[in-house]
Amino acid sequence: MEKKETAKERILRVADELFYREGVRAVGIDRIIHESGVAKASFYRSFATKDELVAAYLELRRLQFLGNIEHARKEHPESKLEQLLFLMDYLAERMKRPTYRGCSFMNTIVEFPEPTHPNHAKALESRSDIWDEVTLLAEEAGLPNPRDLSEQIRMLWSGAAMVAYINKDDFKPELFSVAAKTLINSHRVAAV
Amino acid sequence: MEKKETAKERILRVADELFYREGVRAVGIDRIIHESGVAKASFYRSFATKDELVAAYLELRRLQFLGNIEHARKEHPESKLEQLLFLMDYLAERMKRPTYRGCSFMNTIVEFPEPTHPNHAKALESRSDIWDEVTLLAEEAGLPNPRDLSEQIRMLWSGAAMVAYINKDDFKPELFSVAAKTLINSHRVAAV
DNA sequence: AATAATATAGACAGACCTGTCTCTTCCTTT
DNA sequence: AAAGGAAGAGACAGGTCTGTCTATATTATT
Repeated sequence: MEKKETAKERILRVADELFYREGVRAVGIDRIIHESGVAKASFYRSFATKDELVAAYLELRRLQFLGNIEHARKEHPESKLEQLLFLMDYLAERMKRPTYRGCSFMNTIVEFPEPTHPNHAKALESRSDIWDEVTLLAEEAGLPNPRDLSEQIRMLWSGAAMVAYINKDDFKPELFSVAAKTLINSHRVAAV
Repeated sequence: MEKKETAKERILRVADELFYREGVRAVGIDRIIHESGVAKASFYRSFATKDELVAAYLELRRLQFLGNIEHARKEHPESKLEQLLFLMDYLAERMKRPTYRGCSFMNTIVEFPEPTHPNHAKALESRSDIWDEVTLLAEEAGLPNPRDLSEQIRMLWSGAAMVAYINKDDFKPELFSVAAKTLINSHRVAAV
């Protein structure tokens, strides 16, 4: 038997959708409460503050992204390089989805520019976590300068996320994955 | 004799600095008024609304950026390709400055996610203007797929701007310019 | 069936921000 | 020197948002 969704889970699901689609600042508590069909008091029993809900939203996105990397690893267990290449295609595919609205961490960081703000700090930390994982992939692939390559991919991917969000109609996923592979290849050639 | 700065110019200068450094939403009218040493009534005589001031700020940034491209053109009048390559180095140099806080257009777009909001629309338009100019440069350089290349550079540069803003300490400008040149080169090789 | 615990609905306080308005001061022009 | 116009200082209204609190309804337990 399916376990029924708890109030807390429902709130988080609604918040995740609204925060991601319309932005954290643009979506008020009242809206989340209304759309998740819960009373204000009940909301504040699950999450002490809005920021706490934002932290839960960011954590959800972090775990989701780590899941994507895990997926790429399982898809090509034989070759680390293939894992990295597959991840690029996979990211490209995700970015072309109609519901794609950019990187939740970058968006949150820009929405809360003050580095000491908990939302900013949490988003920054989550972004770093993810990037450590990609760097590890580049290291395992035995590429000569994994950190430099990882940094270049981070730039390219961060920008692709922004373009796919901001200039949705112009975004061509294959241009991203081709560019990513060009950068990866340039490091392989350099090794020889 | 030096013409004295008008109140309107002073307000815009202060706004430009604060909006860019701390974000548009984070900086209130009262703060700008206070720091530019002007009265509220005087402020509203120069700019009817805050959004009008934001539009002036974005316009200033647009003109400034077009000036950078113009600078690259004048630096290498003989070769369009050199202009493009020089621009990459020039952008990298700008992004490593301590005052660099990312792309004002991207930041503003993320701060005002609603596409119909005047600030969002103006920032989007300014960003397109700039990018048309870079695409033109790629076309003039005689590269085989100028639009595709321009799009890849846009991704890379947009991401570099975000990384240079968000992860300032990690940002290495030469990794950006090398990556940009790798992408440009990949199109030249493809042409042969 | 009665009582205890929990959820709902929504009023309300407090903070913050934009834009208007008033009052006073200062500067310029005649 | 006097008068008129512009600028400064800041109160105030109206809006929005978060988080608290009260009163009513519903569910669960014994």
